[in-house]
Amino acid sequence: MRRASPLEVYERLHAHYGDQHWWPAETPFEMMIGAILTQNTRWENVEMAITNLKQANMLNPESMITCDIEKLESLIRPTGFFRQKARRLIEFSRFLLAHDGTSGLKRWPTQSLRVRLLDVHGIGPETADSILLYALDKMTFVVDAYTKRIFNRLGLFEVNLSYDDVQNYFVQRLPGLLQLFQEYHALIVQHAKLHCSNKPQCDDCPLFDVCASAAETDRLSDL
DNA sequence: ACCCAGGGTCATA
DNA sequence: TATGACCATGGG
Repeated sequence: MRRASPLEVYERLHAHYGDQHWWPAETPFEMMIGAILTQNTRWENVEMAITNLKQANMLNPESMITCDIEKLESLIRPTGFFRQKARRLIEFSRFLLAHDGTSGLKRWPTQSLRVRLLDVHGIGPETADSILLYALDKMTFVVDAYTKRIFNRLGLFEVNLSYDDVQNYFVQRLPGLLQLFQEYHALIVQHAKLHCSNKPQCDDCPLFDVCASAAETDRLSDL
């Protein structure tokens, strides 16, 4: 099997799936809330919650910090983990207001802002990077379970790399273009949903000829 | 009746 | 540092 570079993988995915126009949200606040709600949760469930929040006129930080938490919990119930997520939404809304909203956050340098986001309880590296990249247009690479699974199957890095190791792997090998980073993660998710759920190899896969062999796939299958 | 999903935190060794 | 338990709903 031939080894593909991360940039080549990107080119193939983009040629096959086209522009993804991520993140699917109407406003930066909707995007950031969606990043919290989608933690270990299917996007379809998040859409139900977002719809509920919109209907209740709750999709803004002021409403989130003032309404009683049980009301918020009931609206986001379809996303699962609704008790901790309600607390996370409130805490993040407080953080956002304390920093003068989206425009206030944008004034911070990327890395120091990332540290501050990670300091918010319930925001880990993937959620922080998603917010930075898609709501604030900051250069950072988002790593998720799909990213590790796909690139392990491609044989491009080892199984037990940390989040930061995987992130550095891409940052060091890709041109530093914001739009490329935004598109790449979106393409990975799109590809994973269509092709890599439970069938490592199929014929119309854009990565077919650089995919790990069946034997290697078996060896790595518990990802 | 299982299994998992665009994670993160906390307790334990 | 490295595993494991826990959070909880909805769709396959």
